[in-house]
Amino acid sequence: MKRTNYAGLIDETYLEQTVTLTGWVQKRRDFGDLIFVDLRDREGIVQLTFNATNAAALSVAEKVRSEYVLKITGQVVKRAESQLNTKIKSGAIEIDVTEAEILSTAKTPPFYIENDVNANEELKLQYRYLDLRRPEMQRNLRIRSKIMSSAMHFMDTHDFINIETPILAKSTPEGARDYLVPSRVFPGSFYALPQSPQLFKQLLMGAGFDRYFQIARAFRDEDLRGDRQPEFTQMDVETSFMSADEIRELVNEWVKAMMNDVVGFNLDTENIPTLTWQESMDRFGTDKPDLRIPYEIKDLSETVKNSDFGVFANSVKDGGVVKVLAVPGGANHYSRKDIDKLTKYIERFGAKGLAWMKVAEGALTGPIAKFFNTEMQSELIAKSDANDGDLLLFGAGRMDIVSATLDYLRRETAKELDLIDQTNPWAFAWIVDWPLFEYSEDFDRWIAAHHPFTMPNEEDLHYLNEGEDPHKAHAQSYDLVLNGYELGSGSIRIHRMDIQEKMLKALGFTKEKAHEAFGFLLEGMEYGFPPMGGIALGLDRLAMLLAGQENIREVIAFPKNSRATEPMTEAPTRVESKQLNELGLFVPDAE
RNA sequence: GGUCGCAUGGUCUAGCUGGUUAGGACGCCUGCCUGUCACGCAGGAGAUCGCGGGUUCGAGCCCCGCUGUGACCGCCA
Repeated sequence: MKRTNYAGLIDETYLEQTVTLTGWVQKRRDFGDLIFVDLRDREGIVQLTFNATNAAALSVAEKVRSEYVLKITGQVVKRAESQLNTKIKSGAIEIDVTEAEILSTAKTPPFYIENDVNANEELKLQYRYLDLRRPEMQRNLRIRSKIMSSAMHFMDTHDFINIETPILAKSTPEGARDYLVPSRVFPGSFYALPQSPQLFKQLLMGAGFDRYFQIARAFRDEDLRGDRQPEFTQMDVETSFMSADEIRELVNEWVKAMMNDVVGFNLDTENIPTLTWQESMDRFGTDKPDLRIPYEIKDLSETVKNSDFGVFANSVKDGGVVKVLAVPGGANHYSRKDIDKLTKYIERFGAKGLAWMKVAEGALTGPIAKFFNTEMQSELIAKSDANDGDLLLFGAGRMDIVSATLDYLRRETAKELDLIDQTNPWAFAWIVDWPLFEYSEDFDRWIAAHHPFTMPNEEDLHYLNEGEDPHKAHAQSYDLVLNGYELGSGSIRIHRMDIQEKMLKALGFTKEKAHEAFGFLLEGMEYGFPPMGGIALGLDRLAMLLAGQENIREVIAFPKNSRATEPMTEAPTRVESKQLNELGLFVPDAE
């Protein structure tokens, strides 16, 4: 039964050998008494030839159709000079088949198994097992596998201990919406699937394991995006007795090893930039900047606050900002109509409009240029870091809207004008010194920007006191960003009870509420917790980027669609009322 | 929760300003073919135009609702 080789790996080194191969029929080309079959397995494709010399095999080949599973035995023979196929690894040889057996027949697949398949996403997900036959998907999942084994190896050789944490866990306030699992034993009570192993890994530090690692599944019941699935995988790390700098240094080494193992890239960790959160927001309008894009946002509030252009002057007067993005060479590329399109798009961020000007011969042109005198134009061009031929795109008004708008425009124009710096394919960055709190309009109170166990900067501790402005507190937290994607997020944790209590108080927890929610952690903290910190890197996103994909679905074997359902199994489904009854659940319109 | 887009043989799609025998490509089936690899040639089958309602003499096309789906905003400590 056994095959002797992978079909896709056969090449000239196997000449004259007799091999037995198994695989799927990619394509049959029938010439009557000569039939070619392309046989595909996970390693690639090899061409089989059947002819009248082996009549039995030929008659098998006549019956063969796409996606049939075959087992063949034959001899590896050299192709004639005129018959070489340079497109496949095995193109210099072919297999002269002497024996053939159909192991499995197949219905005609709903879409063609090839890389540039353009069937719609729903169909591909419904027949995921066929979609996964595509070489590209095989490659994607193997890249993912390599990332995991590289991480495991690195952590193992750096004395990390791999520890699993519960999937059936406790619902905790703050953060994303939980996926809940009803308890049969305690009707009306629920487990929650973990949004991350955060609390468990801190307890493991409390237990003295010192270095913890886990490739952990995490669950968040929020709406999906191209880079977000309801269940995703974190490469989760926690350490004791290490500073934020030391942890970042460790992660640098880890990522360097991973880039080398997976894509053979030698990452220069010395030159990974570290930006404060504030700096990143100022220069790029986002906390996850794509540093491959060689132009930045500039603040012009001071320059234009006394200009005759009311929109700008009033924005500054009303406490907002005026910022600009000088798009290199954008003047000729963007027509009035193109800019209208951008304007329409940015309305979703809350932008009221998009002011623009073009730079020509050291001066500004465009409908609003007349509002700025010669002197102001020169200052404006200089401060924008603009050159002749650039397109200036302005954001004016509320800081957050301006940031979101110009961040989008920076990424969009760079893509459109092909201005992404290809000489720096893997632009990592550390974003540090995050705000400790952010204001939630939803809850009408301050919430933890990272999570409630994040250690504030020592000098900011007093902001937690009553009567002070918590907005001013910054945290010992750090995000790792790659090419504009948040790869991972971590922090030094609070290990002292007094600070933790202050923190929870600042978040509006009463003592009772805090103990109800995190009592196990708070109590643990009273038994001698070490200083600790860690990080979690998103495996799915990293795999997506290293595989050159634009959607996280491409690196997950069985992903959910954008409505969090799975077209193949049709999960989630209704369940029988017997099951509901056992759980003490009542669903109004259950069958 | 919201905004925008999409839905036509198995697949991808064309279908203008409402009147078409709903067109094409790939795939599929039958036959022929010994050097193809996007094989070729000849023939053939295959569509309640997502669902429901409306306007109209007449709807794939216009209107309303629904469903499915994609992207984005909100959301994602």
